[in-house]
Amino acid sequence: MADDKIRNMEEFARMSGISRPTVSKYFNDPASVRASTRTRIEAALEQYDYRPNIYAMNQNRKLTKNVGVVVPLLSDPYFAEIARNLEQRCIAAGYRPTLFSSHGDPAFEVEVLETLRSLKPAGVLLAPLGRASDRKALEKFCEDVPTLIFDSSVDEIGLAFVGSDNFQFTAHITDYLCRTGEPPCFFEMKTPANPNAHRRRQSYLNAMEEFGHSPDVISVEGEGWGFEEIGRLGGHEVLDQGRFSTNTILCSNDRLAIGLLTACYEKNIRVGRGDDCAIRVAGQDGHPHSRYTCPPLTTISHNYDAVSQTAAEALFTAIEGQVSPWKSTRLEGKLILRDSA
Amino acid sequence: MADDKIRNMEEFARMSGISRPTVSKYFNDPASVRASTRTRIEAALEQYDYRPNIYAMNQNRKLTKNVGVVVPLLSDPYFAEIARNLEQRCIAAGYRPTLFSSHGDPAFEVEVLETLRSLKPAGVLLAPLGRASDRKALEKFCEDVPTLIFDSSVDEIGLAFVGSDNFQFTAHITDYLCRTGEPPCFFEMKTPANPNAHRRRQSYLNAMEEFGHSPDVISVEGEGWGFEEIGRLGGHEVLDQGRFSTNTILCSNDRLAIGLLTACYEKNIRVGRGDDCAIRVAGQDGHPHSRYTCPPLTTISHNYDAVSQTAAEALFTAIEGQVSPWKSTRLEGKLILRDSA
DNA sequence: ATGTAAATTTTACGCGCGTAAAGTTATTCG
DNA sequence: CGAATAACTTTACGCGCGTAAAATTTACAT
Repeated sequence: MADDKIRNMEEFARMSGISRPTVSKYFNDPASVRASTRTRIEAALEQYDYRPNIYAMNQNRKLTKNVGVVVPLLSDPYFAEIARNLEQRCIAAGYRPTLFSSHGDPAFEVEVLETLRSLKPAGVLLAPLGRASDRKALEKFCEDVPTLIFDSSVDEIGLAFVGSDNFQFTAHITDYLCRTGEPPCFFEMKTPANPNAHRRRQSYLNAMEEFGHSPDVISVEGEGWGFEEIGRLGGHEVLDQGRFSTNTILCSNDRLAIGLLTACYEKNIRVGRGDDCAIRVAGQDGHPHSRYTCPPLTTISHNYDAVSQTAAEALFTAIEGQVSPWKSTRLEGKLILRDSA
Repeated sequence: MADDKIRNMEEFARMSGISRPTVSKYFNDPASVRASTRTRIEAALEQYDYRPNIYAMNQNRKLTKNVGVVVPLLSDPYFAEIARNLEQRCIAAGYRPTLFSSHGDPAFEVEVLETLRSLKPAGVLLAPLGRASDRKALEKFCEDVPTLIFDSSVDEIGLAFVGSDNFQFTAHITDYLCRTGEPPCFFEMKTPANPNAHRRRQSYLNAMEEFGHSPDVISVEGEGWGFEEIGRLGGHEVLDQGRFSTNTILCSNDRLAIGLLTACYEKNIRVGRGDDCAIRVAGQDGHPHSRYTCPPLTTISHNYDAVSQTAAEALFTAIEGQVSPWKSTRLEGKLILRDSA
C-alpha cells in the first residue's frame, strides 16, 4: 500500500488514470461505469484507500442519501432501542442515518432541526417531544424536508405518522386487569414530559367507563425525565396516604412502574398476582428493562420492529417518489404477561 | 417577518446591505465586527431568519467547532448516559457535538471513524470497543485527528486516556465484600463484549491473592450485548449446578448482576445481607438502573461527572493549542452500598 | 470494415461558505 | 484638523465534490 495520502477525488482520479467525473459516477453507482473502468478504480482503491468526503458530496447533490433520526431523549432506553432499530434499517436500505437527541428540551429540538437542514437529508424520522414541541417550527420544517413523524403525533404534519395505538394499549391492558382482578387505578405524573401520557390517561378513562367501573387517576408531582425516581417517591407518598383505591395499579409507563415497584419493595409490599400479594402493578411500553424487575413487570409492549419497519419503509417509499396522502398508522401493542399483574 | 426565503449567505448579505465576508466574520464571532454593523446584521436576522449551513462552513475552515463523540453501543444506558453528559459539556464549551454509536461492531466502528474524517472535527471523544477494535485503524485515525480515548484504553494512542480505574474498582469492592462476609467469587461472561471485563477479572484475582483468599472465577456462555439475559441464563445454570463456591457473588458489571438477580428471584433465592438471605450480589458500573433492582444493587460506580469533565476538558485544551504528553487518567469509583450486598 | 450506441473524457459551472490581500471608509487620538 | 488605526468592502480563490453538455473514445453488431 503506497500510501501517499490522497487528499481528494481529483488526486485519486489522477492516480487511477481516470477522469474525476467518472470516478464521481463510480462512487455514486459502481454499476454505472464500464467493467474495465470499475476494475481500474477498484484496483486504485486497494492501493490508496481513498474515500470521498460525504459532506462535500451532499453539498451539491439533488438527492442525498442522508436520513436524520431524531428522538426526544437518547438516555431513555426505549428511545435508544427504537433509534438503534431505525438506524439499522436505514443502513440496510442504503441510507446514511444521523442520530440526534433533543435532550428533552423543546428549544434544543428546534436546534436539531436547524442542524438537519444543513445536512440536506433526503428524509427525516422524527419523534417529537410532543406537547412541549414548538409546533410552528416543526410544521415549517416538515414543509421543507420530507419528514415522517413517529412515536408521538403532532397534528397532521409531515408525510405520515407511525406509532403505537395508545388507546388500544391502555384499553387492552385495562381490560386484562379488570378481567383478572380488581379494576385498576391509573398512576401517572401530573406534568408528564413524555408525549403519549395524555392519550393514555384518556384511554384509561374511556375504558373504565365502558367496562362500567369508576376510574381513579392518581397524579404525582415531579419534573423532568427521571421517571423511575418520580415513580418511587410518588409511590411512597401515595402508599403512605393510602390513596390507592384498589389493589391494582396501571402505570402510565414502564419507567414509572419500575419506580413504583421499588417503592413497594422498600415498603415490604408484595407485588404480584399470587394470593400472598398485596397489590398488582402493570406498566406500558415494553421497556427493555421490564423483563428484569422483581417481580417481572406485566406490561403492554410496543411492537418495536413493526413500528420502526413501518416508519422506515414509509419514509423510503416517499423519498423514492411515491406520493401518498397523509396517513396515520397506529400499531397495536402486545400484552406481555409477567408476574407483577 | 417578510420571509422571502434566504438561500445562502450571499443573499442574506445583500438583504442586510453588508458584504458577505463581513457577514461571514460576524457568524464566526459577532464581537469581531463594528457595533453598528452588528446591529444591522441582527436586525436583518430578525426579518429573514437565516442560518449558515454548518457543513458548508466547515468545509474550508482551518479549525472547526465540531467534536465527534463515539461510544460502543448507545442502547446501553451506561454509554447513553456518559454520551449525554459529554454532549452537554461540548455544547457548553461552544462546540458542536455529533454523536455516533459503533453498534457493538468493530467494522462499524471503523466506518464511524471514516465518517468522522469527513466531518473535519476539531477533536474526537472516542470510547472504543476495546479488544474487538481494529487497532491499526484506530491508531491511524488518532494520527490524523486529535482524539481523546475514554472509558476503555487501547495502547497509548490519541491525546490521552481518561477512564475509571478498573483495578481500584474491583479491588475496592472486593475488599468491601471480604470485610463484610464471605470472600466473593467472580461472575462474568466467557467472551465479554464490553471493554473493561478483562481488567476487572485480573483485578479480582490480584485482590483475592492480596487478601489471602483463593479466587473463583465463573465464566458463563453468551454472545453479544444482551448482558442481562446472559446473566439470567448463566445464573440459572450456575445455581442449578451449585457452582458458586461462596455465598457472595461479584459480577463483572451491573447488567450481568441485574440478570443474576432476576435468576435468583425466579429461583426464590433471597439476595441481600440480612440473615434471612442466601446470597449477596454486587455489581460494577453504577448503572442508571442499579438503584431500581430488587434488592437495590450494591455496586461500585463510575464517577460519570468527573470522567466526562476530565475527558472533555482535556480534549478542549488540546484543541486550543496546549500540547502535553500522552497521559492516562484513571478516576476512582465510589462504592454505593445498597441492599444486595 | 463500417456504423451506432454506450461509455468516457473534457470543460465548465455550481453548492455554500472560509479566507487572504488590497483597497476604501470610518473612527480615534493627539 | 490631519494622521494613524480599525473596520469594512471588493476581489479573488479555495474546499471537495455534483452535474450538465459537448467532444471523444470504446464496444459491439452487422
